[in-house]
Amino acid sequence: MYALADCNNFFVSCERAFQPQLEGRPVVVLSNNDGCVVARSNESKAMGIKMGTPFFQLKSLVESGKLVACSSNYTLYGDLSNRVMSILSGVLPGYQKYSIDEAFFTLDGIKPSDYRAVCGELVRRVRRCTGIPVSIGIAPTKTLGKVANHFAKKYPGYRGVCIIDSDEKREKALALTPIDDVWGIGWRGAPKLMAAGVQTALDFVRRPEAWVRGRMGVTGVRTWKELQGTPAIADELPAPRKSICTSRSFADMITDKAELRLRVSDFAGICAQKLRSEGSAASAVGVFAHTNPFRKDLPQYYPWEMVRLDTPRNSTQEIVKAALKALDKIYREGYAYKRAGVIIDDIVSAGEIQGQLFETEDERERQRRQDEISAIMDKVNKPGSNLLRLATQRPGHYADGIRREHCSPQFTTDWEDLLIVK
DNA sequence: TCTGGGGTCCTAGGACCC
DNA sequence: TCTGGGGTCCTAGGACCC
Repeated sequence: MYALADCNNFFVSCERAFQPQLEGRPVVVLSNNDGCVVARSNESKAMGIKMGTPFFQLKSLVESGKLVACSSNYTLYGDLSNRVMSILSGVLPGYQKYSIDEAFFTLDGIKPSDYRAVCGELVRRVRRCTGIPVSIGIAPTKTLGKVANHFAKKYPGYRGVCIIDSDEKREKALALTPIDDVWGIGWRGAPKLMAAGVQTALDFVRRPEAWVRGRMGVTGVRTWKELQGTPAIADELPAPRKSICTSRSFADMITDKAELRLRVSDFAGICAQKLRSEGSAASAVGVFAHTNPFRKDLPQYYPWEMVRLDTPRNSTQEIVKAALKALDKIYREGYAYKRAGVIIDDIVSAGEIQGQLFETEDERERQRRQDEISAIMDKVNKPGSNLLRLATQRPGHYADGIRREHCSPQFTTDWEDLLIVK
């Protein structure tokens, strides 16, 4: 059996954990630059506010006091996520992190008759120790775990834990689950299914396998099997990522090349840091830039360029240098850029790097020193800060240049920055 | 005026091989 | 009338997730 633990309205709950006056009020959390809604409390969902709503459409609600809006504070959310996951994985075996706010576990070694008591106690402990409400769904497959989790959240009577452990419960739950709520059925697939008479998850599992395969391919069949109770989604060991991307929209559009170089240097620096943190290196560094697609009155340009390195590298210097080279190739005067990003590809484990065939002694020495400098940067820099940086990067906090007019303090991590400054 | 960011997997089609 | 057959690898784009 699987257990899926999922934090309720996670970003909103993080804000509430340190601002209890927000409890019971309609709250939304906004994307970077206070652009659109990325998390909602139950109260704001009940008001009909949709995911992705542009913030400017909600400003009057905020000004009249009917809604509270928080800028996103990813440093805080990341830290609380670690605390929640550490409590859960201290008790449940088979931890598989799925996203910042959810994780799958297995229940190996726990007696089925104890599932409810063990998980119920965990829900209470996470709430007590972190302030974050969490729900746990228990079922024989991951997709059914998602279904069970929905019920655990929706009905207070479950007290945060819902178990699907018989065919009778499974069919009852599937009959109450609209097809567009099923994990793996997206916004494009659901309307097609509904047009074919499939309204609920139960309608879906009652269709023959060949019917599903013809319309939805192998991924559709996986979901179909999982809903029957047959596991079709493998347990994954945490594999090194295949690509790494750091990108942001800018608070204001950028036309100046020097300014764009600073931002791209920052993004490349963050990518290099992520690479090193998982012991990887990469030989392809890509850069993209976008104009603002909503400004139909301005000329549009969406260039993209990839630069290849002779050998996989992970030093900040090499990655930044490659990114700036790619930027040089795509930059054009006369456009107002709203967003840019750096994508790292062809990632390998740093231990497996083969030296270049005709590499000179000087070149090897230069690389060794760069790696040493990067290692020192990693020791000094805390997440979200770049106290030690290249001259091509900007000073200050990672969030500078991002509009955050409603941001909470770094309740749990500010002291680390203070220690560094001292 | 104002619209996020970071991933994975699958598939179709092209390039290339013999 | 009419244009091999079979295979691999790579890439771009679509779809999905949070």
